Amino acid sequence: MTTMVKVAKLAGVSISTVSHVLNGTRHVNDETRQKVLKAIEETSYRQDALARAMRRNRTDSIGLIVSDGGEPAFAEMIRGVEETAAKQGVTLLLANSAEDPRREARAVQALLERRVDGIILARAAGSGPEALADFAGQGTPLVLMDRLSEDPFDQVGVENRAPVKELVQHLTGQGHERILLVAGDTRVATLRERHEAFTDAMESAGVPAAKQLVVIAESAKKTDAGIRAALSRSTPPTAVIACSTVLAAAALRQIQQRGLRLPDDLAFAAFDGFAYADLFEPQLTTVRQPAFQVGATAAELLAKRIADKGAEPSVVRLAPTIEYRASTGTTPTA
Amino acid sequence: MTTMVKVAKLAGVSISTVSHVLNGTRHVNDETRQKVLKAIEETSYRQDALARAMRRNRTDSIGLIVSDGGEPAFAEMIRGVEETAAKQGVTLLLANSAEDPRREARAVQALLERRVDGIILARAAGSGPEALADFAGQGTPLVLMDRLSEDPFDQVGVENRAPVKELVQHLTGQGHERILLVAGDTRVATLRERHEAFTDAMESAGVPAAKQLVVIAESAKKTDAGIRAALSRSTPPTAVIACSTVLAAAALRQIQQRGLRLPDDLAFAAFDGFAYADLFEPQLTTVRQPAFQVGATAAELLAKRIADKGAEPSVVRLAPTIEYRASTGTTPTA
DNA sequence: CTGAAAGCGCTTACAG
DNA sequence: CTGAAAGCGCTTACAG
Repeated sequence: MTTMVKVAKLAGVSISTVSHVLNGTRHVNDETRQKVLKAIEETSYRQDALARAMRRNRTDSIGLIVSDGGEPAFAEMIRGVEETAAKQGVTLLLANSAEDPRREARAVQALLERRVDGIILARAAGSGPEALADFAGQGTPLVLMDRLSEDPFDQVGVENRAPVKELVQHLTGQGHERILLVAGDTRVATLRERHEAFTDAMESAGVPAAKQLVVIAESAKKTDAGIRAALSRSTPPTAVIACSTVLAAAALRQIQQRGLRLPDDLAFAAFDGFAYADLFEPQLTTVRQPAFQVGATAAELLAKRIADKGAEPSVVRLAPTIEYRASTGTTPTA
Repeated sequence: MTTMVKVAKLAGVSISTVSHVLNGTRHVNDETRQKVLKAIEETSYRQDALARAMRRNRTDSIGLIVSDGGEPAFAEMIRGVEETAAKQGVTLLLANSAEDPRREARAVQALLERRVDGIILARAAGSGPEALADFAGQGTPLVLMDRLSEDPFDQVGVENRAPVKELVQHLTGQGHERILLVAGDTRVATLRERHEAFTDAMESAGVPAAKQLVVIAESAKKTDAGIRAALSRSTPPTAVIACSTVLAAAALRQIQQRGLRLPDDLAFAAFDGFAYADLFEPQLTTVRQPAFQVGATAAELLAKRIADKGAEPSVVRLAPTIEYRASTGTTPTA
């Protein structure tokens, strides 16, 4: 490999000068600069980012840990982070915890060892407060993405309460009283928030908590069982709200198995939705997240934090849009 | 930050010994080791992967450049690479070229500067031979993923010719003669192979190249125009094969706009398909790629190559499976 | 305007 | 079984 020493020799200058030409860190005579650039060209020299990072105490790289790279919403967030990081000239190190707190912890350690300038974390479902311990005080900058918490870190996610409230009002406005919420694993902040908002909104609509229909479960199997039980009640739900793509898929499978039709037998709405869903039947009412934007914002917050570690943490909530389609009956005129 | 010097002082040993305890690179008295481990614990020492990489001339990291992180198939490949790399104790650096050769070239340089141990590359559509120049000879190991070439590198992708042949035979066997192939940008190796196989298979079925219906286009706009033109012929196609998810979506939109119904007005089959498509109508006949496995295999090939730079390059083709559904009429009994 | 030199935090022959 | 020291390829005060 060519190093700065070789370039310096060929150009007849010191390695200091080569370094300063490379980085533009101090003035260099135009003649000298040309010699250096020529030598760089001839030796096809490439800077060693490792050595540079070690001296500068900065790697120009960031880490991203997602909880479920298989979810389309997370795939979009990854794209948002990658694109923004690339624009910043920052390299992205990617890890997937697959909802396993132990894998998450290992990923954090690996990224910290690699001395990334900061980390963006979408926490795994069972991830406890100890996962954030390495970031408290003046440690490595951290941005929480999608799954937010009360901790004093920069955070970016979506508004979860407002869309649930709107959906509930829309459905109760159509006369639905028995609405099933498929909430899934409420250890996940997004799902917890949606569940809480549901409880409140139903209460406001005159359905006390004790009479509300909710499926909360930490595994796919238990979710399926819960949905099955709810659908086979003697007074079954007339509407379903599923709180994620995976939960919507689970609910739709059960609904199809029972031979129920949307929206005649059952109204249906889902968070996140399905890619290219506009091409297929049934057309589902969907709460669409600005997932790419969430990722992009996370990268921007992290860059700001890296530049100024003293600033107050900021929490950004982006607004999803509700796309009303045939699965909840007629489109509201509002 | 705690360094080895601090640990060594606290344990009353040399930094050599600390290093050897950490890496298990030579025998250390049990008593001495315990002292070192205790000091590591007390100082909450964390190894600096940068300094380590610089001395060892190895970063234990690999780079992955995908051409379109938005495609579900690539999202799956990313997961396959990530999971396999994590098992190997290797960190993944991710870049997305978004089908732009210039972004691809920049990503290659950035990864090389970071001295990754190897790179996995799914080339952008317009990426020329110069993109591979840095990897010829005994340069950084390279594995080509999904989009293969004739160059002497390790490669992993899917079998493209056999499924096209099978689909064509299936359709011609049902009496279809005017089959439209939506091939897209045939600068992309996978799409080129599918197109070539189509030409051959149709020829074998008695349709000479001059009479075959094919849409080849480098942009979404031209693709749309081509599909529209094909569907509005006086003798329109009776069947469509779309060579990717994006192309299938483009074709389906045109088909819906014209009010055509599957499979009565038109038989339809697509490569890659749509996530959760089993839940929706119409049910599409799909060539399903083992995308996760492609990614996992790429990471394995790269690890082998890093371990043995002298070995002959190997080319792996994984077999897709064709899932026949209602969009091509009755399921064949074969 | 430029150069000589210290030092980032490790690994690894070399020596005992 | 362990330590002293060189050196990986850079950046950056310091000096002139």
